[in-house]
Amino acid sequence: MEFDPSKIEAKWQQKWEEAKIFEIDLKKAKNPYYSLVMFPYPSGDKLHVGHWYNFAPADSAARFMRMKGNDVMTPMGFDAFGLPAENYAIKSGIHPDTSTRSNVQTMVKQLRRMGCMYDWSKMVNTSTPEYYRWTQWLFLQMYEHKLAYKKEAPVNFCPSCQTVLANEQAQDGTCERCGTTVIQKNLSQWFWKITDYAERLLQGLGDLDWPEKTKIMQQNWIGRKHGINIAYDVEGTKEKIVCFTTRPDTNFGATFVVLAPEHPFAMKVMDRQIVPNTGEDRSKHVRWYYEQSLKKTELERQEEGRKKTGEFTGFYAINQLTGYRMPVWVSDFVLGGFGTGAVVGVPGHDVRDFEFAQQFKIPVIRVVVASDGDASPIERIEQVQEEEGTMINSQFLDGLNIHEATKRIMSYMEDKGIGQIVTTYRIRDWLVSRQRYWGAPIPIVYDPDGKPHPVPEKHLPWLLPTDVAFKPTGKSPLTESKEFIERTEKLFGKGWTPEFDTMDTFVCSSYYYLRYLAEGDEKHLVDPTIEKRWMPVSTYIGGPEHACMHLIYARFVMMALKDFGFVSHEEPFKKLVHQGLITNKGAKMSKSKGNVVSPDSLVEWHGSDAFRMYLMFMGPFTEGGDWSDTGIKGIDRFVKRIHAMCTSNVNKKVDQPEVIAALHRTIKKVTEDIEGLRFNTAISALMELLNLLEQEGGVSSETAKTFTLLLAPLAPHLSEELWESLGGKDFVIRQKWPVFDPALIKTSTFVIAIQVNGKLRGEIEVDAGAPKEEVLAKAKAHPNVQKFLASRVKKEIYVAGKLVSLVV
RNA sequence: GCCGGAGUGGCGGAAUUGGUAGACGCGCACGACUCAAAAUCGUGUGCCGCAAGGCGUUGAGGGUUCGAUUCCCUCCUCCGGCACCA
Repeated sequence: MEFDPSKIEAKWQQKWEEAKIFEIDLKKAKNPYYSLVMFPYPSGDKLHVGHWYNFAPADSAARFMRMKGNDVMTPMGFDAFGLPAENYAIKSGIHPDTSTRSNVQTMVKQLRRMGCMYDWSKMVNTSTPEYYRWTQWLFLQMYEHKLAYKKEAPVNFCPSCQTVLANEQAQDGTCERCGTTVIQKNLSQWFWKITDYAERLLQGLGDLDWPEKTKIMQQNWIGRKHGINIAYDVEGTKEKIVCFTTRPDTNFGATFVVLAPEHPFAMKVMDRQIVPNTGEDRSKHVRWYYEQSLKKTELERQEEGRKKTGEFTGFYAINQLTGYRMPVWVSDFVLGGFGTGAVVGVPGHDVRDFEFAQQFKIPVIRVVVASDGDASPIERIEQVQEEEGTMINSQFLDGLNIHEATKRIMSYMEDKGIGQIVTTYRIRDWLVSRQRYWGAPIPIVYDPDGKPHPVPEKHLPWLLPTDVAFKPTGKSPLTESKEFIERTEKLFGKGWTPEFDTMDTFVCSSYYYLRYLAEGDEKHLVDPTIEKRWMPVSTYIGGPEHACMHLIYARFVMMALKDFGFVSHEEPFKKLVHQGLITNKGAKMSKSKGNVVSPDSLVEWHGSDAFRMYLMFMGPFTEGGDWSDTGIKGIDRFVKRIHAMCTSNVNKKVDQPEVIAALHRTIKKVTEDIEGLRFNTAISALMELLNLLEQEGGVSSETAKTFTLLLAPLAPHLSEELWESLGGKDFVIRQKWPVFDPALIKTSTFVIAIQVNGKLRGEIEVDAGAPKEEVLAKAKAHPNVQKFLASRVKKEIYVAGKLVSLVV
């Protein structure tokens, strides 16, 4: 019988659609299983093989879960706001909405050809008003619950393009498009208080079935640190400078204090609000340094490397422990946003502090002796002692190791009221403002005094205006819209203005998994009873590049929504899996590199089933690899051989016991492998079984049917076709997954390997129940083994059913 | 620099509560079919050997063990993430 995948695939895709077998009734489902893949960006490049590499195995796993008796929901949608569409609009003049909608259409068409179980009735597109009204609603909720606030923050700005750049567009400190050096500009922007959730985000990781690597990355991103804020008096003033440190044990060796250039104390100095009563007035120097640091580009910062710059403020802070007069400096190696923005310098025991001290000739004191006993003065950078050691020159801490000393000094400082034990986090609040057109408008308006007010919910969706050109002007594109301003004045009054910024696209993707469950509900974000049953997502599959952005934001939003009372779960994704990355000639596929491999012609040529299986057979799903189609022939042959076996070679009434045993071993192996997402070995197990059937010269209808069931998640179209031709009822995807019989797997004899001194010297076949003595005797009798048993056998080891090891 | 992960034939890869390394597939070689080629099928494919058999072997070196791809130590290379975070 002639085999034509493209005909078969079109036929079954149509049948599935007509029977609506992938549309899930969320309310009626008995065993909800929510299988989710990270939704794609509807790029003009269309789907590439990387998408298939991600989606096809995810679909196979979902089909498997369905056959195991679950009500599986696998939605698909589009993360449609974002820069590429806007940049394309700037170039072509085509409105992003137009290009996005057409890209979505193309991609849906491509996706349909894959033959996945997507429930298209639940599709979302984040750039449509029906969707982004909920993005805006989320903003209002955050605002209402005081988790949204506005403050000045620097953005990347390209002076030549007159535009704000995302961090990714300003890599290496130059503009992606024109190569101009990017500068920092302060703008007033909206933030969401993810820092309020830092501890919960950290604690929640414990119970998640996520890759360890990803959990560690989130842990580091959140970056919890226990330390102490020490308040130092500034000599001759009433001021105190508070420094955060995790190493108060070394404080007897503190010889200076450094402030971030924008630290409030530095501001007071440059504004001459405080002036040292002795010595030189340094306010001009401090101001100059502050201005320089603002102007400094990312590029200059990187070129500077670790070389330290700074200015002395003219003030001294007093180290209470030693009475040491610590000069107070400003330097941009101290970050304003971490800890207190002020650092106490202990040059003997911190490399950065040492570099600074050396640069500005500040004394170095050793207070920790290294474990090798080295107590010499610290003069070179290699001698800086950050590791384990014993305290010296530290009065009551002397002799203690650094950990005990840390505890002791912390409680000492707290008792004396000079320090406060604190926990800080490295994670920053989420900057959600974007000075961009193609995003959801922030639903805020300003009264004539510039005070922000939320746009009332009844006005959502707060529509993105369309009367905007896309030429960069240095301002948010929405400022050009007459309609936007008129709309605001009409609704709120004369002199009122809208917020012109749009929201980060990560906001759109922070809750889309809930919106799939809403089925277009215009009244609620999601029906609470459905949310309760379907969340959290059973398996979430997507790239590891989202470990610290999307996957933290989504967790934060879910937690916040729970606190607001809209959802019942704390965590959105119970199980997370990262697919590997498919590269081409070693590089990530991208249009700019010109190495994008399109799946279309491959599907045309080999069929979706073969192409999917090839991608899965390439290697472990989580590892990815470099693209090459050299091996796809093997899968083509496999597919044809399956078809031949299950159509023209169904010629046996019953199969031999060895065939039955092999079949049941294969059921076991394929079941376990698909459960563990090890598709490559599941396919090779089916290949082995097929090889055996071919050796037998044919197969019974019973076994052929079981084979078809095992194939169903991996090659959905072919298996439907074979199921039908074998006389199976209904769709194969609606059948029960086969169960193996352990009794049938057992064999009556074992092949035992014989090792002498660890080297393989022979093999014997023994009965399954043979006692140890009998096996050993038989092993020693093996002629080739005898040759090596010249001297006495010192030790005999028998691993039941596996091997005999003899030591002479 | 710090935190992860990986290194196995010509290639993709398989095997780890320590137990016959190289499953499965690609490629290659030879053979069958063919006027021929493609496709298909068969045989072989770490090295030596006609064979029996022997030897070698999982990035490098060392250790534990009857036995190590698997566990421990030192080092090298590649990939991913973070990076002046106090």
